[in-house]
Amino acid sequence: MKQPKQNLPKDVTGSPAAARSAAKTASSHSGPAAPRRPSSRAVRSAERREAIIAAGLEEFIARGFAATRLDDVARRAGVAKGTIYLHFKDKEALFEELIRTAIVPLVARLGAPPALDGSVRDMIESFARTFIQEVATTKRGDIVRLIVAEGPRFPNVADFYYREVVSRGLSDMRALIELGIARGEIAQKNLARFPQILVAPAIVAVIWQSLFSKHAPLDAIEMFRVHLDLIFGERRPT
Amino acid sequence: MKQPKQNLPKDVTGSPAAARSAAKTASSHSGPAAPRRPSSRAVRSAERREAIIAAGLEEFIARGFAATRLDDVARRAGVAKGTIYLHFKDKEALFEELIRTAIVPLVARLGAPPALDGSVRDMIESFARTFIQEVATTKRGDIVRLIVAEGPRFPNVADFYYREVVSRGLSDMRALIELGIARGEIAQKNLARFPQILVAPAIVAVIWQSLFSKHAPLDAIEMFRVHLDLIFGERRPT
Amino acid sequence: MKQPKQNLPKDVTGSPAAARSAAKTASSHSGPAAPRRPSSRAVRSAERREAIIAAGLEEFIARGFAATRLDDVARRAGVAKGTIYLHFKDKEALFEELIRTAIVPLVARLGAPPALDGSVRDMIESFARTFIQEVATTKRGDIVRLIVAEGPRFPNVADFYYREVVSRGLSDMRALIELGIARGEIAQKNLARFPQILVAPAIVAVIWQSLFSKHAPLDAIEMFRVHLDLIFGERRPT
Amino acid sequence: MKQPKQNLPKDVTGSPAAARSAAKTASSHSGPAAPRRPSSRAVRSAERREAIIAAGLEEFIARGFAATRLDDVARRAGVAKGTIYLHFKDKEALFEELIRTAIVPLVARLGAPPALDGSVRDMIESFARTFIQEVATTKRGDIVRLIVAEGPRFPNVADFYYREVVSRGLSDMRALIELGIARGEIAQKNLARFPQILVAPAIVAVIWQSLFSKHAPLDAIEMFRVHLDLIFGERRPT
DNA sequence: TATGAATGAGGTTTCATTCAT
DNA sequence: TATGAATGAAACCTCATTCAT
Repeated sequence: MKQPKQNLPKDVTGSPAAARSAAKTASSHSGPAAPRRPSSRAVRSAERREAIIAAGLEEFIARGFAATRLDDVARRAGVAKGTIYLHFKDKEALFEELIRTAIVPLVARLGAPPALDGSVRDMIESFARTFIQEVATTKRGDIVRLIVAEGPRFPNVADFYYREVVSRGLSDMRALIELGIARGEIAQKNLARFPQILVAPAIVAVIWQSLFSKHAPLDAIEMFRVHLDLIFGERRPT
Repeated sequence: MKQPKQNLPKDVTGSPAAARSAAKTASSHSGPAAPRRPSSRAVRSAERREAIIAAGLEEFIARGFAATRLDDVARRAGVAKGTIYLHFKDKEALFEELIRTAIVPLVARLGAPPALDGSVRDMIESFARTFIQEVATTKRGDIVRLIVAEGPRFPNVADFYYREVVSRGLSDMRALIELGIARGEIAQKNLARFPQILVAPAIVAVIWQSLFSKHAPLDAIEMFRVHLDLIFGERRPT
Repeated sequence: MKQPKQNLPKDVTGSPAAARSAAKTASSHSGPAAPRRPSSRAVRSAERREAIIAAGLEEFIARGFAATRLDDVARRAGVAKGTIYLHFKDKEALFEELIRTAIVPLVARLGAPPALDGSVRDMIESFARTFIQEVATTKRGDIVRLIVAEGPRFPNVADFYYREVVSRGLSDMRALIELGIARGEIAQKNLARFPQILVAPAIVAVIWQSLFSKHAPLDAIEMFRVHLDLIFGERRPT
Repeated sequence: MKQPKQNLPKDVTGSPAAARSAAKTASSHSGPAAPRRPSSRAVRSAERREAIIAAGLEEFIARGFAATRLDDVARRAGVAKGTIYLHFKDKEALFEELIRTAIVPLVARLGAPPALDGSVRDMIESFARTFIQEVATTKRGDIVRLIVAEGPRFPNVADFYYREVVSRGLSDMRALIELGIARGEIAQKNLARFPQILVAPAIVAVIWQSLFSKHAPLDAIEMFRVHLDLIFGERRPT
């Protein structure tokens, strides 16, 4: 008993995913009207799994894959080291599943189709504001950096990220751009060929926050607004 | 001589050191009357240092800081493990000096002021073409990814990169943008506040090549041209 | 050129032995009336050898055999590392020769037969005073500690020390004791069987200075005088 | 072949740990129905710790701090290398704790107040006999030599030894001497100022056994008796 | 299922020794 | 003879993984 335990898995995703997941697992065998009981084994197990994932995410973000010690992950998750191996084959499997789990909220944000009643610019701007506030500014942006950092060593991760986030996000962006073109909001027709241009400042903002915010703070939202001015034309003050 | 040497230092830095080193190794068994190496000890030592840097860069790019084994660096450089410690205090010092050395060519590109006789767009486009061809497409782009990946763990590296590359590059970009505004080429005055927007697609291109080019190739130069169309207005076919 | 050299071999023995030795070597081939000339090779070589021995003694005393780095010895001696191997087969040979050389002054002190005109007590007291002042209080006492420390690992050293110092010294002591008994100064006839008793406080003083003088200073000479009072009877104030 | 290995774990601490440990190892392949070790994990862990301490003591005594390999300690203790680090932060911590542990029996001897019914001389002689038999003659005496050897490099060790053994022991000696003076057994009043004189022959005996017993055996007990004759006056044959 | 002590392969670093200059 | 860069064996220490409890 040399090391006091830390039970502060500081939820990274901020989403209620963990809670939901645990609840789901629990309800899967307890019946619809199960009264609240001292959490069953399955519930406890799922909770631990979530705690390990949350702790692992923190550690992997802070140190990268190779430099992260499962010892630290276990301590942060409040479980024994061996317990990790009950849930994940090895460190690599933990890492890959981690990323998958962490990406879910990102996808959720991207996946939610914006209200179609406003202008395309409004839609994109609202989307971007959400993204920047929830990702670029948050620690969650570090997940992106983590993927950039470890992607080449974990093809699975890069593939998954491309499939679930990048290609989807770009499709959505392309659709929005084409809508903007069709509506006459966007003049540059070629933009639809490179939706990356649309999101590039958001990516740059994420990286900037991780590396350079202490050298020079960056108002990501304002930057993005200027970027949109380039695409949609300057906003006229209402 | 237990370990067969690998002489594939796939030159990253662009310096002729690796080439010389390789030549040396080659000549040592090429002819019956192999002339005694005339190079002085100091020269040999400097060559070794260069070889270690080149080898280290390869390995760090391929595996990241923590997962790189100095054993591999030594083998790739064709030196004994202990030799690394004659030139660098420890793994960390090697890494940091490595980055510094590797950044020099990048700085050289940025530092060369473009000819001022053409249009601002031409200047930027020529600059971007050079950058993309020399960085984004090359393995040198991986240096950028390496910095993104390890920066948070190596404040020195991030600081150095910010000082030598980022802040400089942004200043130059800002100056060009202001020139463009003054000449009436650029309409969006706010762009000068966020030169990051100008380079964002180039950054994205670098990352894309590292992670997703196998999923979907990206014509970075064409993308950048479209981006410039947003800023300068669409090119009129001549 | 990372490490500036230190040319401060801080003579440990304090004796002019080194100088004498060098001079001897020089004179051995230069003739009786040789005019002062830029020191010959042989002289320079002998000087270096002495410098290595002096530096080695310092380092071995400070760190013990295993923890001493020849690099440090070379630096302190102001020679290159390889030079050590021109004079000594290896680290072990350096150590053993070192001890031999360092013991010479000790032997010299012991060997000088005291004037036989005073009382035995006076002879011993004068001898002890010299020993304590020159050895116990000086850094030279650490040589004794060094031998105690490394002796079991270096039988040669222990043997040599026993032969040259211990057995000789004890013989001399025994002779003095027997003289004291014969003259009626010493009552305890059995003391001649254990001359170690006579020197024991001096040994303890040496060790005390090395280990505990900072905790509690010890007046070794006064202690020895009290010890002699036990053997010779209390001194009558003249 | 520089370092001959010793496979003779001659128990130094006197604790039964080593014995048990050996028994365990033996039983693990001795019979077909080897009974499952009932000892709890905590017990097993403590046993291992003891085994490491015992093994470390042997090795440190035999080779000194710097030359001792933890690999050998582990092998001698019958544990894996990593196990050492579960119990001790590093080699230095092992060494320091080792000494502390090893000193306990010494302190125990010193701490036991002698029966006050006999003469002071009897008390001291009985004490010295115990000390010499249990320490000087035993390998435990090497602990003293180890402390003398490494003390200057391990101030903690020297401090601890001074505090727990030396200053205590000297106080006790001084008290006994003063008692002897009060009772008229000891004539030399100044002896109380230097209790070191009383124990000096015992110290010398310890060192002698380590270094020179093979050159000339020393009857430490008889020597001490002669020493006491000096202090208390010659014994009258009963 | 959960634990955490134990393992040992593998990594970083040191340093005695060599040898081309 | 002197040098000091280079070597590589060997030491310390870490940590992913296992397994008895």
